[in-house]
Amino acid sequence: MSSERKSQGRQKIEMKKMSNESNLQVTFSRRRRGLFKKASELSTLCDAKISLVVFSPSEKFTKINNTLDIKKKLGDELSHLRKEFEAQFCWTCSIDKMNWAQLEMFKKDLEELRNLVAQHAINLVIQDTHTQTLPFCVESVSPSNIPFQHQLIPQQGQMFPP
Amino acid sequence: MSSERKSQGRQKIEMKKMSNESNLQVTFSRRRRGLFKKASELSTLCDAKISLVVFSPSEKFTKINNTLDIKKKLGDELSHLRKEFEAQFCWTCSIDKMNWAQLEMFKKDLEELRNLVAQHAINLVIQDTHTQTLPFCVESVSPSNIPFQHQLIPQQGQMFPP
DNA sequence: AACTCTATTATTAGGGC
DNA sequence: TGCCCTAATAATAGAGT
Repeated sequence: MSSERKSQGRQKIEMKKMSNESNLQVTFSRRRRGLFKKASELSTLCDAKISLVVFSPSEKFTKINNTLDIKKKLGDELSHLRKEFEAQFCWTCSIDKMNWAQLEMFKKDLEELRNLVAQHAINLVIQDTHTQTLPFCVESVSPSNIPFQHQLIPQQGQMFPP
Repeated sequence: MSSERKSQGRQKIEMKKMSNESNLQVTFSRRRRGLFKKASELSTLCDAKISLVVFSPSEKFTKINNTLDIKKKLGDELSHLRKEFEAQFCWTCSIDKMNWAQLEMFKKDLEELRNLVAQHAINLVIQDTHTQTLPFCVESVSPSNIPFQHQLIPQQGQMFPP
């Protein structure tokens, strides 16, 4: 029957980068899990499509040691997303339902979008995959003709949807 | 001095798609905002890089009427991300610091990754941009040679980081 | 690191405007 | 949609194991 509190319970914390590294790691795992739970709930309650990728602070320079890991995870995630979309949308329709003008427009749109991505995205991917090991000036590396992908690099199954 | 409660307060809800459409909309905005706040906090507290995109249920078929909107938003977002990465990392190093073997490896990695993305991502982008207007069989449209980008399609500034 | 426990803070359902 | 209010549920900081 002690009058002492066993725990002070949750304390308010300041909204800035945590200085204590081990506290930071604990908070990171807790809040990351919370974030994915929230995302999952929003998705189920409201039938929303959500994409969520979290890179841990340490992971930016240490854990991603080569592009193979990334490629593997990227491939898995893309396969998953594709299945999900296939399940959700109609995939039985045939391309011959489009007339010639539609096809042309469609092709043009795709090409334009690809070019746009190409111009902007190249540097991002290079950063993700190589910053931690190779120093270089990205601007000099085939700057405008590699259409690319960014953001789809999950880690430890932390991309949502799962 | 009424003994009646003014409000029952928060009620527990079942984890399934909400049936009442207007409740769903309200919950969607509230929880979406909450989700972005949580993401923001995790990012600040733990110095984590987070990518979060939320598509509202209705938006999947109605608001995205053409690829131009998407391209605009995609471009804006990519510019923003690029700036952020440029600010965070060292961009002064030069490619001539890489030796020939490194450059070769680097080039090969990029090409492999591009091909991987190409194989998987094509259908996803097509879905995002065209499902709501055009019926077609994506599998038939240049299935394997359009390297592409998926997930980077924000809407209404809901991509994080802001 | 992952799990407990606890007390506290944070979020939010339901209502009104 | 957005904001307010209230009372409830949910998340989590700090500590121990």
